[in-house]
Amino acid sequence: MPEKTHPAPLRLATFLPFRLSVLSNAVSERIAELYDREFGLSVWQWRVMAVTADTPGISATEIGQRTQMDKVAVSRAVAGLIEMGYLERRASSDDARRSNLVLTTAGTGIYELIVPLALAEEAQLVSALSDKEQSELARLMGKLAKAASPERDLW
Amino acid sequence: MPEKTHPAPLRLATFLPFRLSVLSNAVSERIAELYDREFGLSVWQWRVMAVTADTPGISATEIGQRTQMDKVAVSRAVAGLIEMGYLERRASSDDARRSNLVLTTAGTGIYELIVPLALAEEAQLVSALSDKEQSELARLMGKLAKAASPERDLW
DNA sequence: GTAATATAGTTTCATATGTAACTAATGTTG
DNA sequence: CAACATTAGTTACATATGAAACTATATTAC
Repeated sequence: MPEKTHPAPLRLATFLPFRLSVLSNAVSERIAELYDREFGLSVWQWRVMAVTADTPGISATEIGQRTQMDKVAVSRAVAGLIEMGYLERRASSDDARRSNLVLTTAGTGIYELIVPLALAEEAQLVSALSDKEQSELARLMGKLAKAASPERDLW
Repeated sequence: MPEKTHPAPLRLATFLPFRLSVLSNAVSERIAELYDREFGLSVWQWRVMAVTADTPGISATEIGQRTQMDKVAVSRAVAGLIEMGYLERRASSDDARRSNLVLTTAGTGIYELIVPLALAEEAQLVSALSDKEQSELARLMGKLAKAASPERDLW
């Protein structure tokens, strides 16, 4: 009588999608503390601020591409930031559908307050790894991202 | 006149929490195709099935610990799986609050159908990395997880 | 120039999710 | 064993999210 064949086992704890998800959440949680608890910003608002600070006059569509957010999420984050007085919508001269987004003075102010804190938090986190390990991790993540999503350019 | 000091710049594309989040989503999306589109399972239902298959008779609380889900999410996933006929609740002899959860025959059946597909998808993904790179990635993720969340043991 | 098509962004609606309150059972303290 | 505290799990409510429909403008085809 033949042995019963065993299906390949799957342990959640070693399953890459699970591990990535848990790690991502753990890391995000720590940083979110900063902008959420301290400044009342959601992850999406924070992302929108970051790319707008980097590229003043950016459009909502471009924000979506740069942050991997869909247009509804961008629209809502932008609306929230405007209501908070951190973001300003400027009419685009050449295309009336598009608006050019810029941080207000207040927005720039709190953004510049958050950035060093966020970077410090990140630095503290990755300080568990050597410099070589840090760049290796970044490299491997890049390779994996490309494999997971070859079509769109994630970073 | 002194130079204006520049705040440290923050590029979202190189900011670890962002990169992890995007990567995690891209990877999860591919695997979710399998259990969601093909079998109508949510990520949480899939996780619950995985640990229940691994540890028959597990309690909802234990499931939460092993999957990093909170008790409400577990409760809902379990309710859904029971309704679909994939999971069964058995009374615990020693503690009437607790229930012992097991996959039904149907549940085991579709679980065993999904596992090889999920593992194959994972294998294809990580095939972009050499064996050495794969274990290195796992190791670095482990270190980072510990740094991000020293209190609870993520894996 | 006008009809058809596409794009930028918003709104609506249905569903998912998190927090807090709740129920029921168990454990603890006196 | 009676009061109190804890634990397992569910329910209710308020908010977040995603998909599809919609508005307004711009582009293309004729």
